[in-house]
Parts: sequence; structure tokens; C-alpha cells
Amino acid sequence: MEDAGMSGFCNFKAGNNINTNNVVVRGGSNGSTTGTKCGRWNPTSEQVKVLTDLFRSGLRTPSTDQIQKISSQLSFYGKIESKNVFYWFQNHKARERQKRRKVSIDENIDMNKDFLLREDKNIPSPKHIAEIYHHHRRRDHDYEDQVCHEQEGVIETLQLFPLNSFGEYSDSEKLRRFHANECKETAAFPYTFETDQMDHPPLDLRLSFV
Amino acid sequence: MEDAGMSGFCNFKAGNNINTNNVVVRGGSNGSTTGTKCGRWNPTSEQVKVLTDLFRSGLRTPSTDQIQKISSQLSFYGKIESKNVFYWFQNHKARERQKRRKVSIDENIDMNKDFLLREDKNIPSPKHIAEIYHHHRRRDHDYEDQVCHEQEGVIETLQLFPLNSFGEYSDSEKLRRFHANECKETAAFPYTFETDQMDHPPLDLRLSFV
DNA sequence: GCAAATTAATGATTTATTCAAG
DNA sequence: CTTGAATAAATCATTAATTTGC
Repeated sequence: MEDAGMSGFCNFKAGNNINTNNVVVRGGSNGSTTGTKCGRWNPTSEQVKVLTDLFRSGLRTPSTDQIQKISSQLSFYGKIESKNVFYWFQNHKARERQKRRKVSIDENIDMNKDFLLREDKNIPSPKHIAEIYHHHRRRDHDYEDQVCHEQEGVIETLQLFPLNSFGEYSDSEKLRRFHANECKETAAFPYTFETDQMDHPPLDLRLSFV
Repeated sequence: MEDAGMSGFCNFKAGNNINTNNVVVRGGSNGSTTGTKCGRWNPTSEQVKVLTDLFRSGLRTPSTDQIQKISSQLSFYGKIESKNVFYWFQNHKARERQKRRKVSIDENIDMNKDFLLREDKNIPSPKHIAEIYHHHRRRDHDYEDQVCHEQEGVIETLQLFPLNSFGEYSDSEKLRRFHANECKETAAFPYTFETDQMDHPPLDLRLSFV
């Protein structure tokens, strides 16, 4: 899967490689001379322009057909393959999203993190609780049961929840109780919760029935 | 990050926050600090993170006990009540489901609606297409959807893409084909593509099925 | 000015999730 | 429970931009 066997790949068109932003092109290693130094696709500014316009117009995940046609059209500006278009949209979409996300996330300040990391002394050793989450539920939860059961293994790994305590109250009953108050406002985290991709401090909602 | 779009915004003075779609930073580590006058729960990013992790780990409808314990744990990060946890799971579950169902017919489908209505010659039935266009789930598709829909008008104006030839190839199949070659190297532009701010020649990827 | 060295972008691959069909 | 399909996230890899010393 590695070689990507893309032999014919050079995209440097002699004399047609216009840099709209008057960026200085390094003539040496890449191309004008041999013209066939092929590495990865190097889109021309026109190609990027068109692709960007399409993206701005709302296209995100072009179909195979669309990809082929875009590629075909863009080949006017320089060498290009369908897969380049495919990858371009994948990458551009992902990186736009990433950009957005980063901007909004950077504002999130958690002053608790450091404190928390110092705080979790009395963490019980992460041991696996065997029988977690083997619930029996009512009919209207069939769908969720499927989902839950799919990920049962994960749940066990994560050691999230104690069992039982299901089916004792209806949702409306729960709600009634919650509206009353309920929040204990516990201010410490004696437990750990482990996941693969963690951003938050360890937290285990196993909750030894405090 | 989190669609969970239920985050309250009581902390925002001017309402010009950037990340309306995302988690919002709460003032103090604990809601009590700023004497918040807010009416509804405004989850901290840590709270949302934990809740999301729990959700992703399979939890869908936490029991009363679980809710209380989650709430209790999360109160470390800021003000929270049990009912907030209850509502969060209710809403998140519902919105995830809604997203799954709904998103399957947007993006390309929406943006090609206009074209399809006129040119449904060798285009597979919408149902077929819808089947092909399965889920794009994943947490911030809400944002992308917004973007797409925002510019739907532009897209329709541009009439960019036909929508067909779906389902015939999987993504891996697409890749394989693309890796093979595919580039037609078409050297002419029989079509026009119109945008507002154009720098590149007219290009219409409507492409009458060459 | 010019390249070597370094850094930033971005093309290309791989891995992980997700839902749902079998 | 297993697997296919789709694709987002993460990662690898290469090229361009930029910096730097001469």
C-alpha cells in the first residue's frame, strides 16, 4: 500500500506554471529543466482556485463521477489525476474543520486540570469490573440497546458504571426527581475514567456507591 | 466537538461569541464564582468532554443513579444539576439519531437537487442515491451542514454537479481506480462555470456526460 | 544573491468509528 | 456477532517557504 505506484506524476508544465502570488519558484530541483521529476501532485494555482471555488460553493465529498469530471477539467491546467481531487477534498475538508475547531477550542480554559492532576491521590487502582451494564430495558429503548450492546466491550474496558439501578424509575419519574434538586455537588474526583483519546482528567464514574 | 447544541449561553455578555456551535467556556471553575444570573445550564468544556466520552462509550440512557453520580462528578468542573445530565443524554441521543437519518440526504444530494430535477436521465433513483449516501456522522457535521446549506443558493445557481454513479464503487474502489490513472487529460473547456469572483476561465462541471 | 538549514503546508496513507445489513 | 461501506481523524512524507550565514 505504500509505493502508491504512481509513476507518471510530474505536474510541472514547462512554462505554464504560473504563480499568481508572484512567489519565487525554485528552479533547480524541481522541474523546469527535466520537467519530469515526479513526486507528488503539485497543483497549479488555477487548479487550486477551481477546487477552492467548488469547496466554497459547498462541495465537500464529490462522487466518483464528479471527481473524474473535475479531474478531467482541471487537467487543462496541468497534470492531475482523479485521486488528487479525491485527496484534495478529503484534506481540505478535514483541515478546514480542524481550523475551525482549533479556534473555538483554544478559548476553552480549564483551570481545573492541573488541580485535578494533583488531586487524584486516592484513585482506586484501575481494575476491571466484570459485570457492568448488563441492563434490561423496556421496549422503547430497543434501538439504544443495540447501540449499547455493540459497545459493551468498550464499556467494560472503561469501567464506567455500576449496574442495577435500571428500570426502577421511568424517565418521567427521573425527571421529576431531578427537577427537585439532586445534585450533590461533590467537589473531588476520587476516581479515574480512562479513555483512549483523553482531553479531560482521569475520571471514573464507576462510583463506588459513595 | 460536540453538537450537543444545548449549551446555554448565559455567560456571554454580548452574544458575539465565535463558537456558538461549540462548547462554551464558563467563567469560574465553579459556577458560583461569578454570581451567574443564568437561567440554564452552561456546560463547561470538560463537562461536555466527559459526557461525550460516556456517550461514545455506549451510554445512552443513564439510570437515575448514574445520572446522579455523573452529575456529582461533573460538579467539580462547574455548576450542574442532575436534570442537566438527564437532558443532555436525551438531547444528544435524539440529535445524533436525527443527524444520522437526515444527513444521509444532504450535501451532494441537496446541492444537486436542481440538476437532478432536470437531468435525471441515467441517474439512479434518489432512493438509491440516498442509500448510497449513508451516514456522515461524526461530531461536527453540524457545522459543515450549516456551511453547505448556507450556500445552497449559490450551488443551485452554479448547477455544478450531476449526481450519479454512486454505489457502484466503494471508497476503496474509488481509490483503486484513481490510483490506476483516470485522468482523461481533456484539453478543452466546452463548459462554463460561473462564480461571482472569478479568476479562472469559465468552467462548468455540470458536464453533460461526456 | 545563493543555497543549506529549518519551518510551514499540504499531498498521500493509514487507522478508527460509525451504522446497519447479513 | 460479524462484516461492509463510508469517511473522519491521525499520521506519514514531500514539497514550498522562510530563515540564515556567508
